[in-house]
Amino acid sequence: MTRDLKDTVFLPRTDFPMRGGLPKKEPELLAHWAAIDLYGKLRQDGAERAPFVLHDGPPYANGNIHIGHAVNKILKDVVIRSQQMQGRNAVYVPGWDCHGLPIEWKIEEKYRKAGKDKDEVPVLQFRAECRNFAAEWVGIQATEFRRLGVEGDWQNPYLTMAFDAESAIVREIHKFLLNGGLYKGAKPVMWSVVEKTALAEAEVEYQDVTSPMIWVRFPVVTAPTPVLNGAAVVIWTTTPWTMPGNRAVAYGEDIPYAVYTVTEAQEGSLAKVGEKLILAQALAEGVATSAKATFAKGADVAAADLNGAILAHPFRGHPEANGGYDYPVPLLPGDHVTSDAGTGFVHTAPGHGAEDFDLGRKFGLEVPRTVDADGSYYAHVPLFAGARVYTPEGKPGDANGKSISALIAQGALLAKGNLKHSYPHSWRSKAPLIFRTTPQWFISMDTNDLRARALAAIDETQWVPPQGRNRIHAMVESRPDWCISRQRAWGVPIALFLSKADGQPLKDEGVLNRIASFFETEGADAWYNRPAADFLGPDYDPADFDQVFDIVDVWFESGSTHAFVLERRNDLSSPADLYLEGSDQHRGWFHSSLLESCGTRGRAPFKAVLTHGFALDEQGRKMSKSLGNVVAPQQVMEEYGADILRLWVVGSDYSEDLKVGKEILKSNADLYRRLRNTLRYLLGALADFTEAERVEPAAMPDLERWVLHRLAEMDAIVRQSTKEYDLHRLITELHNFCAVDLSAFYFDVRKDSLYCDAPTSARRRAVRTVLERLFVTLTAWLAPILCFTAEEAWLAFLVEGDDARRAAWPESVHLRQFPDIPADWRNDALAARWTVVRDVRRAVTGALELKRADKTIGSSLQAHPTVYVQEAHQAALAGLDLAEISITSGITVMVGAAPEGAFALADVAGVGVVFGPAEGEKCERCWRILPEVPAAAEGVEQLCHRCDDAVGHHV
RNA sequence: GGGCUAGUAGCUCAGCUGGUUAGAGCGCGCGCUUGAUAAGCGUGAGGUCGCAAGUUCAAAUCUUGCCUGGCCCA
Repeated sequence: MTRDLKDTVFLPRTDFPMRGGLPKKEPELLAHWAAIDLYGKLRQDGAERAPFVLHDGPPYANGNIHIGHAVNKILKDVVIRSQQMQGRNAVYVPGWDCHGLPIEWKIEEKYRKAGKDKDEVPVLQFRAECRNFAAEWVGIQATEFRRLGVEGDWQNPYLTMAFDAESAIVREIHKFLLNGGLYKGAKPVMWSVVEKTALAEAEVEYQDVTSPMIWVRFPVVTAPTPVLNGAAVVIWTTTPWTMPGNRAVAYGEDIPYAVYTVTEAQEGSLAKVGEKLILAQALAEGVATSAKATFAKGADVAAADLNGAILAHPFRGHPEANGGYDYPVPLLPGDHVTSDAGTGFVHTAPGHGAEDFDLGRKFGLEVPRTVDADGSYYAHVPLFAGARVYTPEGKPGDANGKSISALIAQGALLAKGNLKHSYPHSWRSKAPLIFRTTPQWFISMDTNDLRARALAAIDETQWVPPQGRNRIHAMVESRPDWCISRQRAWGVPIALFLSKADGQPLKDEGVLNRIASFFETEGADAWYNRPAADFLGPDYDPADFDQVFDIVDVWFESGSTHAFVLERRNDLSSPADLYLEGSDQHRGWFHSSLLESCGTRGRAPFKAVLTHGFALDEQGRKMSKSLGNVVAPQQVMEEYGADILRLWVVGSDYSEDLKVGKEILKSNADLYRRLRNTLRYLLGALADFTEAERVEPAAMPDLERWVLHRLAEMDAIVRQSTKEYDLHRLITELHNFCAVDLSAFYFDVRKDSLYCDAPTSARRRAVRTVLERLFVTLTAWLAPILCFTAEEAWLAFLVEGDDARRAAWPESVHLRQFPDIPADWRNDALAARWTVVRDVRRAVTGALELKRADKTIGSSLQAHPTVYVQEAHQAALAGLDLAEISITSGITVMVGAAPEGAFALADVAGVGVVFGPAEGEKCERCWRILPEVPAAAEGVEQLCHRCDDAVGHHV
């Protein structure tokens, strides 16, 4: 051969590498976007378009991001980008939750390590350190989020600790004060006697301790049914000291009870022979054992028989109590009562337990204040004044003993013993805790019909998936009033003044405005920094008021973001189109935002809420350090890159929990390769493509028009799934399209034309026209998901194109829109024909596979099969070259029954294939075996007619 | 214990209001190609549809219970 024919073949040519090298490439793209101010250009681009507002739920600024953050931010980013590319101006303002307990802890820890106590530190200094701590993590997390490819207004995020935010938050609190929703109440909280402070659930740890346990008689005073006459209800408790706080006894509505008579009492028993006790049937025997007695079961007592009964407090009539315990003790139904342990009756002290408190609220019981901050009884408590629950060192005090001896004196004690059980302790001092009543601020669920409004707003919101509606509806329906006060330092104070005269909060708008104004310019520190007179102004005397220093629940703060972010920023508006968070936020941010907004604006701050599940390991278990199954996003970045992580998120069914681990990441990397190589192949095939080469669809072969039809179908799917936030469907369809329709079929078939046809050939021009459309369309569709790879491919497209291309297209794929697909590309009749054609093709490739297996052929170009088809098939094949489509050198199509032994596929009826070898010589250029190719001879180029012609063009 | 929710091939997922041999992609095995080559093509093997009852002529699909997970509460 005189020249190398390979040089005349138009092989794919591109610098877009097969391997992404994402861990290295992605940071380069981030730098590039920063350099061209992509965010600014996006805003400029979308300025005239309809806004799309996705309001960011603020993560907590106190540590590196974990996989859950990554899931959330990636989903948001994909939604934002796809909305932007579908005609909206999708502004994304990231935010952070900056106040709160976990940050306080970190700062306290620092002090403790330095041997200092938190209380020695001036509050303003403490708050300043918290602020610095939060600011530092905001910076770190922002970097980590951006590394995921999340685009947004990172220069101007929102922070709950920003002065304007603190001011807006206090204004929201004031709104509740003015509309009557805010009230001061009392609530039992976990309290450390040692530290003299309330503790949050997260600060509590459980340790085993041995406590006294007692069984106590509550004599029936008023019996709704005669069976109860003369009997006593028995309760069991491990906190005898709470008896002074008793205001009720709870029973279970589904628990069978009975009257028992004591028939026998052993030595030392406190039971009295002949006395009648009411107990749960399932527990009576155990009580008898504990009481060292024998019981005889009497009449059954149903829950209905207990309803309305009134009991006597065991201390009733105590000679030294001055009648302090002579109040009625009602029997009340409680859902929390079980027959697992105890007696089936629960001693209820509303000031000493959460369930007791809730039951008390439900039935209007008094919440007595019995114990002071140091663990001693207030002077007003009969019999117990000055007694200690725990000493200041955290050791048991004398209150339990006093209670037990009073019970014995009253003849109320039925039995006693000791129990080793799990009991709450302070995380720091390790001292045991108590439940203690403290004054707190609440937002009423009933004032201004808040509950009803919130429920109505839930129904006006679109929940994705729809089950979310039920979840939050059930919570709002049954939740108690919202306790918004915390006895803490790092947060926004509930900035109010209480009148010393009547304890009522001052509702003077002038004062409230002054407070908010100072906060606006100086931050909430002003509350600690300035004298009260500055806020009260000339009309009030500071001596007449107490200043409230409780801070507000951080959920109230984040629940107010709609007020200081959506409403205040010019680039956003309220209500938001979408809130998008993990499903735990039904209890959290969705919930607090809903209540806050319904309480102040009467409606939800969102039109739609999308929730996603949690990241679990490959076995579907929660990630934990101890299980060693934690997947860190930073690690995935290093090993695979952000696009793999993004692909994983979008490829999972995120309406449920998402599983992740080594194998799953690996398979996502495989999926990614296919998408990347599709783009790479397109780029290679489009080398030197210019506008002059383009042809109209009408002039294209059927196969090209079929591809355009598929693009039209895909376009409908892409738009629909974007609209429904069904990103999972989107990526699945895109991947299948790339793998099945393009790579395995269209690209494979068209390689011959692309590589070997003359550049001027109508067929090749049509192919390249379609490939260009495919590239342009696929990069747009993939851009929201594979934001780095789509950009990398797009930049290659611009660099490898001509000046006209660079002038015609935006400099970034993210500044594009999803391409408009002409409606007439859709051709269902054509598609139906191609379904038949591909069935016949499958029969052919199936037949060839057998010959390949027995080594008759290697390449399919060595074959020239005969295909027997029905008339319907023939009609579908009309005008098509089945050899070209099947990638054989020739093919013979016969209408009629296939001979005996012909190859057939079970699911392709009426098609039979008989193998035949391709006859002739192999074209040295296109490798087809055709009779027209001249025989090998010295000085002869073995070329088919087409290649001979094409080589002529190739100078 | 309560509310919400899930359990389909090794993996990610389809399977609508019950109806022929349960599908797809990936992975895996085998083969081909060596002009997408750390790529591409073909083909094959993989499923007690979590378990058990029940309703029905018929259930992955409906009902109940149980098991194993998840989130939020208690």
